[in-house]
Amino acid sequence: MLNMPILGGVMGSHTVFTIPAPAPAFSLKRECASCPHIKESPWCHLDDQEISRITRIKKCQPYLTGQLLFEQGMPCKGIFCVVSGIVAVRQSAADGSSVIIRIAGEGDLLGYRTFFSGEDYPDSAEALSPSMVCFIPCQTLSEIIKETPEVARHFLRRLAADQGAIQEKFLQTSNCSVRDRLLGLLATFKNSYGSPIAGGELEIRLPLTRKDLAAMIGTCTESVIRAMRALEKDGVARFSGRMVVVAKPDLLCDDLL
Amino acid sequence: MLNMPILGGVMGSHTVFTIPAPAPAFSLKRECASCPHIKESPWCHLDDQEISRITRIKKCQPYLTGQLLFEQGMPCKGIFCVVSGIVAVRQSAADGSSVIIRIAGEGDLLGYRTFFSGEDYPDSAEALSPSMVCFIPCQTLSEIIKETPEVARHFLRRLAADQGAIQEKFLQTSNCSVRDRLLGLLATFKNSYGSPIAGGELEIRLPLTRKDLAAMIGTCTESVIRAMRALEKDGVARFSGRMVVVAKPDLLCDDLL
DNA sequence: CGGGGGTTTGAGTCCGTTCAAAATACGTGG
DNA sequence: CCACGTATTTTGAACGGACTCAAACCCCCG
Repeated sequence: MLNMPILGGVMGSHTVFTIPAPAPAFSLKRECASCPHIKESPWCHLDDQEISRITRIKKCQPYLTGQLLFEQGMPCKGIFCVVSGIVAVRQSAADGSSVIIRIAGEGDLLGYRTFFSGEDYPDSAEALSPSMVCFIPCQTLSEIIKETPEVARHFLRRLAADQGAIQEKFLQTSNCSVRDRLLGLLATFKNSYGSPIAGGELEIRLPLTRKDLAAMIGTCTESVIRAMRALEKDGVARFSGRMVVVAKPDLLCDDLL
Repeated sequence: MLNMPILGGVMGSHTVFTIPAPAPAFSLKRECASCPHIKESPWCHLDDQEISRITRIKKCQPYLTGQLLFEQGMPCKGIFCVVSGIVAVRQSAADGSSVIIRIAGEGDLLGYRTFFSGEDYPDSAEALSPSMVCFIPCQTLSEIIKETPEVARHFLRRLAADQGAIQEKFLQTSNCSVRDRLLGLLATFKNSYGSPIAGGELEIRLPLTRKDLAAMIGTCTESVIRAMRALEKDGVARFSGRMVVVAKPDLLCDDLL
């Protein structure tokens, strides 16, 4: 009964966890000041004292694959920061279908949109791999924002940029075939999950299952797989499990929109 | 040559205007302080002096149907406030297809997302009817935000809420038929453009052409019209030109998502 | 070795798009 | 006020992409 924050019954096609998360007897807190992502974070303009305050107050917690950081319909209690692992933000409809809004990796923040809107979460955040995640409660965040206007400005910029990204995704979904949307998705993976290999080719390790790739581009699993076959037939890329070799990485640059 | 700000070559299927806009010899400035929407605006916590400063600096301008307030690809020079009329925010793809992100009516703000992201406009704003629109330049807005943190907090809330709305639209487009998306769109029109009539029915005056309705729900004109016929066959609504009579207004509440 | 996801393929169907053409509404100038 | 040109709306027919359903396969894990 005491495991409420991380568990939660799950909608859609996911397993319900009944095992309590491994109790973090010793808290594995990384100092925020030594985080490699601090410079692009909202805290980049805070002084040492304020940063150590965040380190002191935040809670860090490990999540197993499939566990939820927060769940659709719950009130927002704070924001999350991914220390390691991969987390997906998924919005589910009443009929069980779902869409993945975005995926967050090391150094990414989660849940701030809902913090600012003041509504309940319209989506869930789900660990796609074993992950370590920090949590900063609402009150602390509110105080920091009141005391340091730079932080508010950072979030304004970030929210505005996020919205632009979603708009583009929306446009792409409306106007492109599944094949082109998959290509666009690979393009977004290029930086975080890709690495150049011999022959000018690009290798990408997909962070998602076929089903979740489908959820990211608004289609079904089978259509994703058929789009993969189509790209192979055209000599654009080769797929094998989670590995993708893109023969023409140039296509990933301009092809989106 | 001096009409650059309001003209602009137009992408897609729109007419290019060569007639200069009617010169506003006398500026028709409404006092912001007496605006009926001031209470829900970002300026709701400003004192009289600051509000009159906005009134003094802002520019008001009439736009004819089809004219652009700003155009995709241009840098942001400030934000807009619709005094009267209706304005659509449209994002166009290279192939000529376009999507309408949102429509703004009396009292609505435009362009603030791009102001905060600092990028060029990813979309255009187009008057759908003869409109009067105010313009507040970037610098003034920056100064106000620096001086009054409340304003920044207002925009944070607003951007967060906007993004939630787009997410929902995205989910709806991915998972619903054209018929249901049209129903969802009618639901969003209910408050601004609807009025109850006899028999518990609801009358809506559509602010858009069929083509633009299609652009709002990510489909083509013909599909919108066929969805209308389907709704008529089911006895849900009757369509005649721009007028819609919804026989079962209850459906417009929960049916979305 | 069995079970359960995840992946893959095939077949059939349906929804939505595209293209073409007719009908209607609208605004402008005579 | 009417005639005309243009944009919008409407309908039909045909095509195609994507979804659904079903079944087989694969791989990891217990």
